[in-house]
Amino acid sequence: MDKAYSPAEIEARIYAWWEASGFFAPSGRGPAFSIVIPPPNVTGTLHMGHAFQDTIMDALSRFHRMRGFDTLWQPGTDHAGIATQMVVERQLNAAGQSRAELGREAFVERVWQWKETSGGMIAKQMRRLGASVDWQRDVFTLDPAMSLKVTEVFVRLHEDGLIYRGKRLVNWDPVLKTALSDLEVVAEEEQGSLWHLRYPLVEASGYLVVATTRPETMLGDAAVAVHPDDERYRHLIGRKVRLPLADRELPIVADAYVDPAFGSGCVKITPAHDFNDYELGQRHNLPLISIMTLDAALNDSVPPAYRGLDRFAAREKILADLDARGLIERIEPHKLTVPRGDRSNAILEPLLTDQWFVDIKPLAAPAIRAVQEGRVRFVPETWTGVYYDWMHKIRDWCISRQLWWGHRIPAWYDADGRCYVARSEAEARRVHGIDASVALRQDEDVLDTWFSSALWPFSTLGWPEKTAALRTYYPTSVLVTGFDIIFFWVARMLMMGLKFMDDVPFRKVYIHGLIRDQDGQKMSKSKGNVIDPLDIVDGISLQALLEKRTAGLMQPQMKAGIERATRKQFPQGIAAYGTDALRLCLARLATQSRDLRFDMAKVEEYRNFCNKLWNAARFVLMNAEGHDLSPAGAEFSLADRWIRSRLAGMLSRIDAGFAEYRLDMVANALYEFTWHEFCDWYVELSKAVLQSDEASAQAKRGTRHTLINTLEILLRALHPLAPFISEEIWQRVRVNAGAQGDTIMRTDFPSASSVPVDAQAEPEMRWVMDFVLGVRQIKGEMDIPLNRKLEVLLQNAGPRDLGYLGRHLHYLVRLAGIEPPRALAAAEVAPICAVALLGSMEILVPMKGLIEPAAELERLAKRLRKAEIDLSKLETKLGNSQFAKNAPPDIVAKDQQRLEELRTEIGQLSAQTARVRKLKDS
RNA sequence: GCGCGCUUAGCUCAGCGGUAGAGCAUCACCUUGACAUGGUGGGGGUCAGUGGUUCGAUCCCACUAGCGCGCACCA
Repeated sequence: MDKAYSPAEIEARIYAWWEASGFFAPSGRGPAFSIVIPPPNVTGTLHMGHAFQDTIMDALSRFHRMRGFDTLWQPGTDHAGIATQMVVERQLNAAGQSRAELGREAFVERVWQWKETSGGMIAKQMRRLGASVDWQRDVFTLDPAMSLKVTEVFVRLHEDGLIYRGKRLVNWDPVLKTALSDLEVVAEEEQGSLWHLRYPLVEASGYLVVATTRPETMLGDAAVAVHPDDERYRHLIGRKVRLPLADRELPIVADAYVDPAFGSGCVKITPAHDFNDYELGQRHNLPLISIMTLDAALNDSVPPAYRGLDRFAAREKILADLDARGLIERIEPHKLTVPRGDRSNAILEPLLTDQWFVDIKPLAAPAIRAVQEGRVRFVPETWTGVYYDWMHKIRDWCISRQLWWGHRIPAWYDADGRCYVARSEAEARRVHGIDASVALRQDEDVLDTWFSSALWPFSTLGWPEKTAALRTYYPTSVLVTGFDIIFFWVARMLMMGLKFMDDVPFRKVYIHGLIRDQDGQKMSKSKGNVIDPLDIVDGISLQALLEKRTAGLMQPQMKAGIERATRKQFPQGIAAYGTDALRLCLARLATQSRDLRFDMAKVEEYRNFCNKLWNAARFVLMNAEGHDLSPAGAEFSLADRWIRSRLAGMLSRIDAGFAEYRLDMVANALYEFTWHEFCDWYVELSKAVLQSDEASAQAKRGTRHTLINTLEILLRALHPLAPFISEEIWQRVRVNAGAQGDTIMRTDFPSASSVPVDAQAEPEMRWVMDFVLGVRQIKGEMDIPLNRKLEVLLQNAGPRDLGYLGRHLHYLVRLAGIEPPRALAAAEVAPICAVALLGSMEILVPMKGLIEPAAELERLAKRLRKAEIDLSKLETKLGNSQFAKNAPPDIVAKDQQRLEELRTEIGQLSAQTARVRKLKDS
């Protein structure tokens, strides 16, 4: 084995072998465990958030596979309607072309080409990240087979009266020229104005003043509303005002919606351009006067002077004209929330258009119940409340999009505009008796991307066919996703799953946090702080990184700043850390926090960990190869028994971590055991046996066996998080360790119960460790090199101490770097010494000019101070009669014992202080 | 406006009703035959604030402050 772990060559080789060997396919044996991947969008490449999520899913999959589950991790990608269409359109624009020039068919063809590119990059990334998905089942949401399923769902929902078409007020994006669902609207608070406008009264003198933030919509006003109890306006209800600039009269209506305290207490009502006004209009039978075109210019319903004006130009002109007529009472600054499209960032316009909707309440009710009844559980549970809140006030879902990239809506129209929903044009003709002479035209619109996503857990498994996969893997075991798409996706999958499968789509929803950069900033192209996971795995030069981060910026003026920040953070580019280091780092981020800060320092930490493990394995193999390693007749030392016991502890922690989806705890348990127990202690302890001429062959065999056996189990426990290094080392140890199988992937995950805790070895080893630590501390604090052998005397050594000393002397000598200690007789006076305490025994290191008495006195004083503080706290606690009465007896006993120990310790430290002082002075 | 989350060492974060933890950073010592991507030791925290429950609160409850995030029709 090489001296340093170099992942690059190993990882590619191993993954290719796994895949070619079919190790990712479900075993077909055992209980089912299944996860469907949240399909990444084919808009580009995977980002750090994907790497994080994939690490979690892969770890869960590998863990369950090893635990004997029939494990399926279903892969796939999403066509991501708007997002992908925008990416390709931007590419076209950069090349001086436009979508309109190309036409629908050619454009869609172009997007398919892009899909191949993006999908290929994504697949490559996932392979490089070690994802054990069943590639045989790879699916794209817009595959023809998937379209059939989407159509099937649409038609069935329509048959059940749960999909309808109608002219409704929707969120309209005038830039993308499509309708959006409520979820795709981001409300941003902006500084605007509140204009107080005068609407002259009809058949009376004077004005009614209305307050509005959107004066340009006044040309679509259908009424003015006041509160029914508002004394100021009560007498005007039922009368009329004249709409300025347009020659129309508007009724004055009363509605409790109006807040008399806001503005003037009079509201202009524009039912075709405001959601509230729409509702109010319905109540009062007001006409819908739509005054805007699809690109948000004024249409022909307005007076000629304003026709064709863009909405913002129209605002200026209308305000100028009103002002000229003296109809602006006043203008006050006003904060308002402006709706913008989440993709385009364009200001949206409520617009009356023909759209398709899902009648959602009947679907929502069972989905709410499923969570209430615990058939689906959110982890962490706190997200349940967020889910309920949204589900209880859910509104009909606008599913039609005026885009080209997506699932065409399975509806056909005849020349008279009659609409036929069917699985195909042929079916429409057959069912409705329309012969070939009648022309039918399919609906131009496509479906919201999330419509097909909602079907993902069953569409990927073969629905509507009753496939074996569907039977076996539905409901899936757990959905792993971010909180940002609980509404978009989780809730909708629940509704559709219950509707079409009559069961929940997943039993658990594990909601993880979102990956941010080292400063807590969201990672985005425009901020220039994104890192391609593969650039951490394989490394990247500064130059290449700079180019990657600044190419194709939407805001080119950001370039200089991005370059500066990048040079500062990565002066040498990024080193190649390997997949396992990245995965371990990501696993450790999987705490319950919402914001997870990604930091290169943490990757480095786990790169070092991999190297540590690699070298520990080198040590083990170096000492195992060519030796008899069989446990039969071997002698197992304290250290051997201890490390196995600690291994059991680690395995318990790992089990608990997986059970709670706390991969950070899994990673920590592995890290701490591997580094701080196996390497720091056990490997060092083993040297005391293996490199000793006095140790018996049986003892050496016991140690060699334990080394290889512990390593082999550790590798299996590590495999879900660090698949590559564990496989690579395992291949080298498996023969020596007597392990079965070709790949670590298909071995059994070690269970905590198979490795017993050794209740005797642990405290005994504790004594050895405390002895070593005591001496090391003296050495450390006195700047004595560790390898400098010291003379050591023991005072007050009891029978237990002497017993341990005799048995474990070889450990102490080696790890503490001492000569064999000599126990002092009861009356024997020690020379001037530094002291470490171990129970009631004193470990004495003669100073002999090595140690300054003054330094030792300082050290003693420090210990004494700490012990005295602890003691006084404990005395207060135990002095409280209520404590003894109410606290559990074991706690009281423990504190009682600790009190005694502290008193002994203080006595010893005081006595030693006096001794050193006296000897120093003499 | 309603709701949720966070506040623990210089930094990033675990933790927990019963003596405060890790990694990084920092300081000192160490080229020891697995590893300098290393070893050993040290320093560093009134666990945001106030009040309550409790024998005992960093942990549970209430309130306050700061930060962050959802949801929301006030024109």
